[in-house]
Amino acid sequence: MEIKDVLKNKGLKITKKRIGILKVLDMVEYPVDVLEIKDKLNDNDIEINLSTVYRALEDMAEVGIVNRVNFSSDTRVFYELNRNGHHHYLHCLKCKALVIIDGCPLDDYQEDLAKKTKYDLTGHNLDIYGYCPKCQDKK
Amino acid sequence: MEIKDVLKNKGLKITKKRIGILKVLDMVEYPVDVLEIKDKLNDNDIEINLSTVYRALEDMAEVGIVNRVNFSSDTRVFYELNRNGHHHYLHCLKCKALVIIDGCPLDDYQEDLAKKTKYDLTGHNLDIYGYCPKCQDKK
DNA sequence: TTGGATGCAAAAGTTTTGCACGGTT
DNA sequence: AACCGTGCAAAACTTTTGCATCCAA
Repeated sequence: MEIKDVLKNKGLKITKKRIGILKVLDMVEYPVDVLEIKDKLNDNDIEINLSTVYRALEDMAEVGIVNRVNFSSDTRVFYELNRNGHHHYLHCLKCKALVIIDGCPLDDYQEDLAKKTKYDLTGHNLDIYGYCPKCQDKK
Repeated sequence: MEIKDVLKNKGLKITKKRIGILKVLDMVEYPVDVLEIKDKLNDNDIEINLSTVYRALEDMAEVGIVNRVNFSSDTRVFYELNRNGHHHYLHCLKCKALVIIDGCPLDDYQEDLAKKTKYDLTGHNLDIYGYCPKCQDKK
């Protein structure tokens, strides 16, 4: 099974909770926060403690299985699966809708930057915000 | 005086605390969090409550005097002056050093995106991270 | 004078931690 | 068996809020 291999390959123990978390992340197509993960697992009769969610995600972020995602209008940390071909989101400040942006405008840029600066650049977080067509009037 | 005009132009009252906050933001050349602003003001014998710092920055962000800045490795919100010609930061996950990146790789991109998506895009937050030359060994 | 700004204290929201116990390898 | 993962409870940290008072316009 694939999910188990993801964990094994990174040297993390295979547990029901971690598999559950990864399944949730695989199902949803937007970044989720710890509480939403806990709730979704609870809905499927998997009890899990918030600390466990935090720790599991932190561990998985460490080894690159998941990415932390920030939105400048929200103080929480969100997580998403680190799929190949990463992407970013457009988000509406009013209705909070998220739209995936196809392709990343920064891939080449980041590589150039790494060469120029001698940094080992491991990733980036981009958050583009504004008002969606429906919300432009009622700002 | 310039700082006062910035507030006046945006319809915000001119107060000692707000001027103090703006002076701090003008002095430092990196994004700061509320606590650092409070401490810096205290160092200059200006007493200010944390709530006031939060509220002032929120108000000033609202009208575009300052920008909120997020770093994916930190849960706090940082603020910087909204100077013309905005920029982004490269930050080291190990030593936390920040380096300003000249120019923004997203200006044109954001404009295109706005046209394509019919969104009214008001801004973006970009955070590029990795390891600086000095920290690459001791990851 | 009037409405917005501030201080204070309390609460809410988010994340981290220590320790005992349980489950994977 | 050894070590890592998990639950629980508590604490730490960050941000927000209500209300009384103060201050700029």
